[in-house]
Amino acid sequence: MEKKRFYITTPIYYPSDKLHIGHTYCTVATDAMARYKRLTGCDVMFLTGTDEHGQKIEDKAREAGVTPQQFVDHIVTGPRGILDLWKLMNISNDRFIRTTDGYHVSAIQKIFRKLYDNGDIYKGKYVGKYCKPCESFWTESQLVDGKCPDCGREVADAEEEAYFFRLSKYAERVRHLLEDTDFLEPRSRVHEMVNNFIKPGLEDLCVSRTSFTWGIPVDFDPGHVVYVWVDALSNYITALGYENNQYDDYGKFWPADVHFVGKEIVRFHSIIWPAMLMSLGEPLPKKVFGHGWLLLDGGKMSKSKGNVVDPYILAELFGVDALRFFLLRTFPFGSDGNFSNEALIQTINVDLANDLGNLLSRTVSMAGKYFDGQLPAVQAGDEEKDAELTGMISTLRDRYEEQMEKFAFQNALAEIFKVIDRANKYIDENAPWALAKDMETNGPRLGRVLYNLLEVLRISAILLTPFIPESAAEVLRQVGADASASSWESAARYGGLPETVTVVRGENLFPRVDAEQALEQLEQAAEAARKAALPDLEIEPQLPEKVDFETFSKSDFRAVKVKDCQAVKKSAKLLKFTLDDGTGTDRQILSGIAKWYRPEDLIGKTLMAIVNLPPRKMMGQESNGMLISAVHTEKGEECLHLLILDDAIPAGAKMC
RNA sequence: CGCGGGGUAGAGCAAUUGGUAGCUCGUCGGGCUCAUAACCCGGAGGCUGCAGGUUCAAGUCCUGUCCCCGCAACCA
Repeated sequence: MEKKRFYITTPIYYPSDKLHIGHTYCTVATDAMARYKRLTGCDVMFLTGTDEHGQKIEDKAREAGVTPQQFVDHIVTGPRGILDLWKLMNISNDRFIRTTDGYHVSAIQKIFRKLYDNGDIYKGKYVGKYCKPCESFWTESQLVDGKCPDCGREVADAEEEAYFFRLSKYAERVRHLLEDTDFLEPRSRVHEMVNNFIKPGLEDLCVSRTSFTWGIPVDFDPGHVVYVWVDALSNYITALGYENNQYDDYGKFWPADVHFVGKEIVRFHSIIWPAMLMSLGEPLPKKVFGHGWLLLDGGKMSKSKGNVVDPYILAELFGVDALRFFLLRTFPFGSDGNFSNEALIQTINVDLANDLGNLLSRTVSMAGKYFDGQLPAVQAGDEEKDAELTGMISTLRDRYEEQMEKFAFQNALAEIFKVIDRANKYIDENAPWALAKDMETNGPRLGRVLYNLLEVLRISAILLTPFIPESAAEVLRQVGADASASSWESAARYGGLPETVTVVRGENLFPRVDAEQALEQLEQAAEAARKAALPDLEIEPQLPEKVDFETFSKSDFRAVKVKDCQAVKKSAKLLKFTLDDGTGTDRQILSGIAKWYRPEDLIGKTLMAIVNLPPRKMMGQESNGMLISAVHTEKGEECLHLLILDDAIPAGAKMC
């Protein structure tokens, strides 16, 4: 029989910045679903990627002084970039598409032309507000107090030639799709879409731009680039080989079984994307699932708020599996959830360390202690004591499957942990350590008790594989499950392990996290990250106020030679300079630069000072003037350099 | 009256078509000793934001009202 196929996607992420925990959440969820489907025997295609064009990337690249391509290359393929992150998170995507890939670019041009040829794309005028200094178009609603949101200056009515897609033409068909099918889930998103966008009337969509160049050129009209909708959404089919020769899986995998998307882009996927496909005459994806967001302190996570959570730090501190598990165990996939480090640590300790890890540890350890690691062939069941647990084990896969098919990861995991909880209780009820006191009599019973526990672990581990692949494999290894006892089929029934199974004691699967210590480490890491995010170089802005020449001329700057320099006692900052200022009398100046210079290094140097400042006392000593330094800020740290002059300049020379 | 989501124990969340308000953590008390100071049992703690209504029965349905969050069309 031919394998069932399953095509699942994440959104393609916009690499204008490093990705945060929210992106990781979505990708991990998609990965779990993909792994689950593979486990059940499906032929899976799992696609993720990056959407690399657009104004914002162009701007960011310019700021960074690199080409847009260099900019996105760095974020996508560079160290600790997106590819690295997915590798770290153990993401099992089969394909990775970048919208700058050559095959995608040419496919988009063909798609654009196809839509143009069939009359659904037409040339029109895009009317808006234009800010001349910024060279930017804005819509009425984007304006801040009627002015340009970027620079705050006045804007003027303007129009731009642009291509439009006849979205309006498909309004009724899309409405039907949303309201009368389960195309879009969760259901609550449907109301939002219909009320907000369809009922007011769908307007045609502007699908080209002339205001920036970092995009896919419209091949029959130079100057226009394809705007994001056509470019980005089409990735789901170009990555399969639609209108290109890079791949040849379109017939095999399209239509997609599900697009996982964040709720902020549900609109594009549930309205624009189906309409585009209708126009192309292609089948629609079977489902779009809009998942919720991870909130921080009840609010949205964003760079500008400075409250993004870095998945690298968490994965490195707690382990990839622990992080993956937490994300899918804690939050209902369809709605928002509150992320917190405390919740993460608690979940790791309670579910993974105390319940699962400890169950494995105590079970394997008892098998080692009482049976040298190999259970006896003769075992004694006890219907009354075993029925509840074995019943739960043998029906677990079905309950799990039911939840997984609804993308209810949280509930699927809850089902597994109900059984794990029950198993911990089962140990107490049967008190193996008491049985072990009389092996002659109780050996067979003890053997069966441990066998039942191993079965719980075996089946749980199989079902946990999509969530925590590495750890689940380790559980299976320790309980002595071979390949046939690790399959999806074998998870459907109790008794997959041979009765004389041999267990392998291993390291603790999930060590308990010391909450206090971990929180402190996170705080430090966050601090370091904040610092790294500071600009490389900051300089004081220039003063807008003018100074008249006469006032300036009153300042008497002179070259001075350092005859002696010492640290001022009891002062952390001050250095005391004895200077030759050319008058024949030594001049003493105190300067707060001890942080940057050792006194002995400065002796003999030629510096610049202003000598007609009124004398001032510091730490009980008199300072006559001020040494001139250059100051700037690097990564938030203040830097200072004395102006050190050519030694050929004689002491006392006037600066003018 | 722009749209949508949410207000349930100290905290974080659940509750199929209306049918005894549950779970995790925390807290208090007890048990066990195989295990990762873990595991097991029990107790306390709620007028389900507020006010009305429908019903034998409302967290759930209806009306009003207050508070929080997100979105508000070219923003990827």
